[in-house]
Amino acid sequence: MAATLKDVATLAGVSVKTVSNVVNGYEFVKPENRRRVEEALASTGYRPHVGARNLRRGRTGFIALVVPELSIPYFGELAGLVITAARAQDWNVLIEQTQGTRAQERSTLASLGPHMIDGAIVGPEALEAEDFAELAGGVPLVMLGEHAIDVPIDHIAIDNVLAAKTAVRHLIETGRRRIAAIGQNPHRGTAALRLAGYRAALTEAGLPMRDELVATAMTYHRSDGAQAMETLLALPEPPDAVFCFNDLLAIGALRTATERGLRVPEDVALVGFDNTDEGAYSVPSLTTIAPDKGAIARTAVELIRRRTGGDDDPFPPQDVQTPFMLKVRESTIGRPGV
Amino acid sequence: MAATLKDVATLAGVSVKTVSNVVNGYEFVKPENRRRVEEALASTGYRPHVGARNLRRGRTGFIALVVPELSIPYFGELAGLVITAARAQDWNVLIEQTQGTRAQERSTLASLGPHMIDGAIVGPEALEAEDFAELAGGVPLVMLGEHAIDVPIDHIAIDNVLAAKTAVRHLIETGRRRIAAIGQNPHRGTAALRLAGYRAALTEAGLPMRDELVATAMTYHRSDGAQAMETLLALPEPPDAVFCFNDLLAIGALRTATERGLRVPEDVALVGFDNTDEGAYSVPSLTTIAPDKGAIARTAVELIRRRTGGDDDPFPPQDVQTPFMLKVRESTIGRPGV
DNA sequence: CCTCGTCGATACAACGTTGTAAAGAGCTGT
DNA sequence: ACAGCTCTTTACAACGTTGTATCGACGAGG
Repeated sequence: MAATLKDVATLAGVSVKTVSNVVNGYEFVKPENRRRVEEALASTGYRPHVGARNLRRGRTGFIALVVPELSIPYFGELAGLVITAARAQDWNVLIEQTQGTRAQERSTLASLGPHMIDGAIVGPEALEAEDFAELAGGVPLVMLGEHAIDVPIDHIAIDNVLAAKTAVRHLIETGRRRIAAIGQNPHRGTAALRLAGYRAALTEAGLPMRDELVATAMTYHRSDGAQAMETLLALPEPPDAVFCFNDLLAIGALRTATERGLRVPEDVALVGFDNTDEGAYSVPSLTTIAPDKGAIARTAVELIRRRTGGDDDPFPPQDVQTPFMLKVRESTIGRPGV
Repeated sequence: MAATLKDVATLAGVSVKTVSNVVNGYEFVKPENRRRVEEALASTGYRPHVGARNLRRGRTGFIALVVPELSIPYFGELAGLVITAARAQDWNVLIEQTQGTRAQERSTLASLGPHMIDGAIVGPEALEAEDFAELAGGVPLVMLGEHAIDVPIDHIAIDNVLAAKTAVRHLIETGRRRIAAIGQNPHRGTAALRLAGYRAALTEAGLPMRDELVATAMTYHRSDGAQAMETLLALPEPPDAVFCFNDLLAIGALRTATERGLRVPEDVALVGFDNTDEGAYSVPSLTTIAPDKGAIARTAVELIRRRTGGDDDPFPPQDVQTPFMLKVRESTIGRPGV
């Protein structure tokens, strides 16, 4: 059905290799032959067999992107950017979903060998240091999200502590004094860092830290945020602001606050984390920490390219910090002029 | 680095083919040899090279999912479900983004040959009938979303006309009389169908159709919805309800309505389409048409399996209608008890 | 004892591609 | 005329896997 080099060669009356040479832009081909080959290519509609090419070249042509779920907006947006960045390096992206469980993260990494992929970009939720040692035999890994665990692997992340601190500082600057946090979770590396930033900001401002104001979230879905907010609002002295560890938690918290008849930000201010499109259009729109997702995606792909390139000398594990900014929106300062 | 059949064979002291036979569960292998091979497999950590296997078998092991953008929640959610459904059939999913332009949809389909994929699931936005004829040479295609264009290809969709009619009927039943629509677009097949349903519901109720109440949207992003809503609200007699052709448009419209100081649903009611998670948590939550996305994903993968199976006789193009329901939420009936 | 059938293992070729080596053609400079 | 270039083309092998054909051993049946 599909034309191969051989078909084209027969049609053009040259050898298979000459056709291959034309296809790959080799310089020294007689104009006459080049013309005939190009004609034959066009008339057969030849497309290279990527699999065969990669087999010969010793690469797979794929990188994996391991995320909890694509239906989570942050990962949906990130996946789109990774695919675009990978395309520029002639890579296709294999997306694997783990539901954020350690078991599935482990089994996914174990099933991806060098036969399948040239490298993997992992947004882990629950992996432990020991998992990395034994898994993903020899394939370059890039880990997204700064983690407390110490493992000699490339990391890409924003400065989570500083980002969280920036968010909470903003709440303090707008006059909040009883600031809660949603998202604490002993199994998530980033949660610890964001909590540390939250605490640092409070300390810096001389505000007391109250354990009852730190709400746990098992997963980071909207429903977890809604539930955590219920708990916080049931306190004898409910908070006047909440720093949520991601936008979805904040959306859930916003929902609960509204249902309880509270005005945001007048009665309670909210800050999210991730700058998803959803938060930009919510009512009220969500103040949030905005990581440069494009930079994260491009850097991750670029790191894998350098590690697989071979031309580069091996280099030590990188710890790349990508920029972020605080996007101030209505959920903390209200609608200007209203 | 990675072990091949050859390595395992050397280690076990048998031929390459015998190892292959063990790996593939061939029956007639002496227990003694089977044991040795299995030991060698374990000690080398052998993983089959999927690319080489598929090259030999004449399948690629991939199906493509062609969508506008993964950052659009509907497609992010759908992609997650397709990946899960495909995994059950030993397929990996290649996600291609087209930005919803006809040019990119064309070039994507053209670049995907039988060399790359065993089949493709296409959620087209702007393709014309003629495009399909010439493109995607010989690969089974499944089209998502009912289209006006008539082409002998498997379709999977809900009954768009009926769904739209159901949504608008609901608005009429809740007392709305001046009902607008957002999402008209001459280049989108589904837009025509949803518009038809909108008109049918109005006619059925004896309500007049006014052209100025039908707002166009070039793409289906939140910003398009916001903009279209501005236009509608600027009318001398603004609408008391708006049927949006997808949830994102509705989210944008909701945003604009709120900014203009209008209450939803008291001053203007909104209905969306797609039942994205985002709409379930917006404030107010969004009444919407909820297609069964899981059924769509599973049916699509199953159709490709049947077309590639070969055991099945060739069968005529299918037109599968998947179920949908109207999810009534606050954007049309308000919060109960408030 | 010979034939036949079953079981078990192997060599070989092929999937489509490209790197390597080598060979042939045409030229230059001595 | 011949060595030594450059340009152009090709045959061959190899990437890792599996289908086909084949071959040998063994036991059963005549």
